[in-house]
Amino acid sequence: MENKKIEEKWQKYWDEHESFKAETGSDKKPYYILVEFPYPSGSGLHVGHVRSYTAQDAMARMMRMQGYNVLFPMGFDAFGAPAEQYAIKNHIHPKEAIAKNIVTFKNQMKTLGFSFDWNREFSTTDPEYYKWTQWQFLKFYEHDMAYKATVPVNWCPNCKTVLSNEDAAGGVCERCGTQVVQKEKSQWMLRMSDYAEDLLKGLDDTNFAEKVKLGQINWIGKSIGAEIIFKVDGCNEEFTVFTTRCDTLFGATYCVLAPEHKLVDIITTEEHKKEVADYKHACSLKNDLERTELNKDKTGVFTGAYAINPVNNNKIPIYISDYVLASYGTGAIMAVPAHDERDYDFAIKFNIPIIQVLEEETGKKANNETKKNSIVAILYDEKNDKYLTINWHELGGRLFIGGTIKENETPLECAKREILEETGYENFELVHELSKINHHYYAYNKDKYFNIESTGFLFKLIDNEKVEQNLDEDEKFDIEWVTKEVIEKEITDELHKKTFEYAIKPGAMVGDGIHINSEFLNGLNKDEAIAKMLEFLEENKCGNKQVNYKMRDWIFSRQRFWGEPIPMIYCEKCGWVPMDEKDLPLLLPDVAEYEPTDTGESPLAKITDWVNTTCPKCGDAAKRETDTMPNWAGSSWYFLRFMDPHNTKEFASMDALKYWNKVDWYNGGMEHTARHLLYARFWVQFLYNIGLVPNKEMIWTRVSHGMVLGSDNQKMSKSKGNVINPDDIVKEFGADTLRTYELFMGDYELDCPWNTDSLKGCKRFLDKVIRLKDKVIEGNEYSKDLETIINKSIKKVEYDLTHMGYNTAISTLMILTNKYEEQEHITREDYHLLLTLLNPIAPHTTEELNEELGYKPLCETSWPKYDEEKTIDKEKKIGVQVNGKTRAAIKVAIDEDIELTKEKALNENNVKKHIEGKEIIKIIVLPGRIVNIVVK
RNA sequence: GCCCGAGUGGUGGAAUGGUAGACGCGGCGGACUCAAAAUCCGUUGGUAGCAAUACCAUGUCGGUUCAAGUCCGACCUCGGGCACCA
Repeated sequence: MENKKIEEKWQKYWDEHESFKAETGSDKKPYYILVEFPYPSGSGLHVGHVRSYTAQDAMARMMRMQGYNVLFPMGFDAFGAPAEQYAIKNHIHPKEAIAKNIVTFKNQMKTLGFSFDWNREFSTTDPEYYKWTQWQFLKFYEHDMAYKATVPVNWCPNCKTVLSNEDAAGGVCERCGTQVVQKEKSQWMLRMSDYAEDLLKGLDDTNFAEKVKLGQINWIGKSIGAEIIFKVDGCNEEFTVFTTRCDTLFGATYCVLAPEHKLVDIITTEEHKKEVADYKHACSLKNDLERTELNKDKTGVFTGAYAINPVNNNKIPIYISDYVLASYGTGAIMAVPAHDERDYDFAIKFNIPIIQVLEEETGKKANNETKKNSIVAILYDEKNDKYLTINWHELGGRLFIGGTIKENETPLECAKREILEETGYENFELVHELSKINHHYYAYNKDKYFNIESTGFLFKLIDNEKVEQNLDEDEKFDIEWVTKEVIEKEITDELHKKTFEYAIKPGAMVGDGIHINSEFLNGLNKDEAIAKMLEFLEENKCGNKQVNYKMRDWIFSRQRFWGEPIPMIYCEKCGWVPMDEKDLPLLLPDVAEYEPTDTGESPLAKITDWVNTTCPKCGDAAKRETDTMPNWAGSSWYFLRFMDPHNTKEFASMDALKYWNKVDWYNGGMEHTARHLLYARFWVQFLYNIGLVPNKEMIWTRVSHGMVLGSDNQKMSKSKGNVINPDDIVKEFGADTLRTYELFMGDYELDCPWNTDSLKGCKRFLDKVIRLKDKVIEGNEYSKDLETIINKSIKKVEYDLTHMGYNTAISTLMILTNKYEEQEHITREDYHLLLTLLNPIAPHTTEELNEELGYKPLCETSWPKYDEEKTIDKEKKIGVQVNGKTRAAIKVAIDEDIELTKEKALNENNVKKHIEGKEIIKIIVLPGRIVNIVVK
């Protein structure tokens, strides 16, 4: 068969017969399958697009045959930076470049036979479409969901342009490599953070894959905690901090304000003014990346002011540091170095006291415990990189030096005394005192349960001078210097193990434990203490429970040309005035220059004819907003437009929206499951709240696919030279071969490398299917011998095509084909069945063969039904195990008597061999599945 | 650092807790051919053995179970996302 001719023939047929047209309002059950629309770049369709489009296409084709009214649309997401860059370089209007690319994309999609309903196609750059994007922006504005705010942006001083975070990756301008700085700019914002809780709750009304839900949850970043008010000592000021660990308030030893915090200049004392000003200035020069990635080392300065800890009235110093972000929480924190890593680092660097208020708990709690205080001392010999241990042999294994604190003795004195007594070493110095641990244990020699508060110490050996050990008779142990590895292997006591962990990696204890040094919280664990502290704060009016979200408002302005113009007008007299709805769309002007201006404004700012207008409110001269919308805007509601794409009165009618109800199945890349999906859900929820869409969530299932990698297992890229062009493959092997291979290559949800050899195997498979036609004889029923495998295959393919098991659907069809091949003859109906099942995957070849057979086109026939009874094998080979090891296989009939199966199993020679001379304890028989004989 | 995901033959990958390696690629041997391509037949996890078969084998180490690639715990490696979010 000649691929090209057949492919074109059927593509033409589908086009002319509008075979895939979705009918809004049809009586058939609607089903909406959506695959992310592409950005029509100059390089054409990627084999990755082909994989996901083919997968959804197969599903759509099958479901149509099953009688669904399937909406499977396609369009183009064509605003954005690449087209603009291309325009700047070549002085072509992006509109023209995009139009050309769309033609290429569409042709490519057609040659692959995707069953999109092309009647519904649009591009986000069509004025008929972006008119409604602008209209929706006006709705946001009308409902006070859009506002102007001054926010810092990435600024390249060389290019004089604002950069997106992506373009400023690594802190340098992507284009010229200049250091990016932060600059304040007035931007349009959408109040997305108001929707944080609804976006979180809404997930319950979706069927998103679990990992997708998690991505959304993480992005929203809800944290429950408390706000606590700190008064500033000696003046009337106060500030509020946010914390998730109000239980550690007794351990707060300082506070930090973000450098941008309003109070900083007010509370800074005279002698610290210069230092603080200098620090603030230095921070303003840093961009986000320097403040985070490049600069984990803590910096900061003291303001000279003190805050009052509301729980104990302690005076604690107030610092400013850029590790506290102005944009999260209240822009101020209480610092608890003992129980927060960042605070710990800062406290160590600035020599601020560390107060432990939580003890980690080890061992098992028991009743009737006797309390005592003790120490664990670790002595380290730097020269030999070894630690001093005591080997109690069978009496207690290997431990460090330990002991009980005597009356009138500090823990440190106790530790020093124990080292001297037990080992004789006398010259050593303290390195660290470690966090206290609350340990439970049972002492066999005393038959008593103990609960001890253990203080750990790390000492460094100075020299080997020793005195005579002062030992009791019954103390039988050896003193041994050992390496870290030996300790990790041989010290099993929980307390000593934990102490060693603290010793080699000092830091904050951030886990749960038992509160100490915390008055009314002492003895409580973390959750209990949080609850109790919240009570205290509220009673004393110095704090309350508070929820915070990482998600911020959406910065909606771009200083770009190629985007939807924001339909707002600035009037000196009236301020920001929205455009009149009837004047939409506000078209992008035709110009020849797309370079941003020197001031970082959009290129639109230079087009005075366009910018200058009149105020819709007072009629005076006014200016248009020259910023445009982000790329995310158009893609936040395109799936709604597909439901009613030609509506000129509304973005989509409520009737159409209600008919289709939701996107039933939405497939896209993992990279879009966080942001795009969140923006789209936010947009929809807003439309729902103002009564314009029927559901709060308009997307039911969201799934994602893996990437198609180059044959070198690397992401395909021109520079790596590993790019596969789908056109070449179609030309050489045919569209159906490419389609089959892309689905067969591997697990659809995982990345998979390209392999042209494997592709050839798929061609072989299709050729085999074609050759089968020579075996066809008359017959309107399935061959008797093939009934079971046919029914099984229908069931399996049907399941797999709706559960992303595309590769196993194809392997099922390969097995069926191989089975057919073994036959002398197959009936016309056998063959028709195979062609029907294969049709969603390889539509051209199967349509052609089907036509030769004399049937009406497959796209107009219905999906075969299977008979559950006939999917079950009458006879099956099952394994026989002895003690879980497979020793033989037997054939069993369906519904065979268990006793008979047992007998057969026991009669197998190899089974006999393995049970010979042994006692049979039991025989497990799962009919039709397994026999396991347990012997002793 | 945190959150996901993944580790199975030479290779892409299959396996509702039940004969691990389906299906495909590649390899090897053979048929057809003057030859090649295409096609067909056989074989193909490792070790030992003529064979029957035995042992080993799903990243590592433990555990649960009659039975673990699959469930639980600890860890290692790779990929992705987030990253001073208090």
